Amino acid sequence: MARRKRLTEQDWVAAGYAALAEGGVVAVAVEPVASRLGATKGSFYWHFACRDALLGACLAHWERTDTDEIIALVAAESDVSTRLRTLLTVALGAAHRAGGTVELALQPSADHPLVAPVLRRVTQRRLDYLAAQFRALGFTPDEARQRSTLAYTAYLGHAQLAHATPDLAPSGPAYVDTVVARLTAR
Amino acid sequence: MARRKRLTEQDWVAAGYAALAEGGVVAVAVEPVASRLGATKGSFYWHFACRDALLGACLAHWERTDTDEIIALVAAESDVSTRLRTLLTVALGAAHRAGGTVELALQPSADHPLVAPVLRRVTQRRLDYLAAQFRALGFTPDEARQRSTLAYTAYLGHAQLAHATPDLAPSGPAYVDTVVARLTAR
DNA sequence: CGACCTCCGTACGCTAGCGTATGGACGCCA
DNA sequence: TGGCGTCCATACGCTAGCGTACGGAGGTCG
Repeated sequence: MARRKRLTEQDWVAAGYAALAEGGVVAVAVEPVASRLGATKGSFYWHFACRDALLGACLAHWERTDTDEIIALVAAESDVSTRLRTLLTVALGAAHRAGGTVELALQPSADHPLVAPVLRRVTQRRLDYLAAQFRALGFTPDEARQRSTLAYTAYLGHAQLAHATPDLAPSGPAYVDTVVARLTAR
Repeated sequence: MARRKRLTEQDWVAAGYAALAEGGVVAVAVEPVASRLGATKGSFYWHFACRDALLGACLAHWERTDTDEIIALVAAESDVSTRLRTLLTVALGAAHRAGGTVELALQPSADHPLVAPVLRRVTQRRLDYLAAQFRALGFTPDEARQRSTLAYTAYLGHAQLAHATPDLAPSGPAYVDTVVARLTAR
């Protein structure tokens, strides 16, 4: 960790994001993140006004990478069925990614003034996108909304299981098959 | 909060449990909980050796009330189908209860030495009980395990939604019907 | 009534983290 | 080479929380 390079704002966001994934909002603390980079507070307060500025940047980074990019990735697929399957494969296999962990790390701070709006936008966006897939499969809007909610809660719960008790969490294409089958059956 | 009564260990556990549900493991702090009771640290350290002792007692309380008692409640029902429906109704309607919130509050501290074993026991116990229900419905052990996992992740995810973005979370018997239908369909 | 035991408040030292002030190292450019 | 702007380390005060020491209040029982 004996860095001698000059640090950029990006470096701080990356380190803060890692801390966020590991220890939640409370872990996005100036001095711990600084030592993670082999730097001190002196460097931090040159790049950021305060601790909340870093937290906000980390949340923005999460919102960008963990929703927009995933949707963009999946949207490249033309067929609806395989699009849904790809989405679930990525989502249910994302346990080891940082994103799924951040989701959980934000929970105890869901009412935090910086966290709440981000969490709401992300959830809304994902649910809308999922519902659109189910409508494209021929389900009524109501039915699509119910099934997409079930799909999303299954994703959230799986991330939670995979993080808290990895050995009890399902994995592999077999489980994805089950979930897809349950969600798309008439 | 101007209490003048003598406090018992139970009082401290109850207050600590409330703090745990609201702010997670980090909120189970001696002085904040003390002021919640209108008392001071002097009282606390009479009843408990250290902060971790309170945290452990709160976790034990959660494990007892939020798994054993629920299972006992549901097990009174003789019919398998209605037992499963009752279970899901309680679970999916439990957003406002403290228990579902504690579940989430433990996530960022899932690797905490006091939290991890409790979390594992609770998860294992619930999954086992769920799987037994699906087997009783006539599913093969493998199928039962897959469906119970889906059921449990749906519960976890729903609790997460209900806590973080309540307006986006489904509620009411209609959603329970959907979930039961998806889970029990052949 | 007095001795004792239970329970609790106050005061203290210690650590971690926030934010500020200040000086210095380093690169760039004339 | 000297000057200047950029980036960072050090030192400081402040607050919150942990754990300890000690004294005192209030019941209880002989």
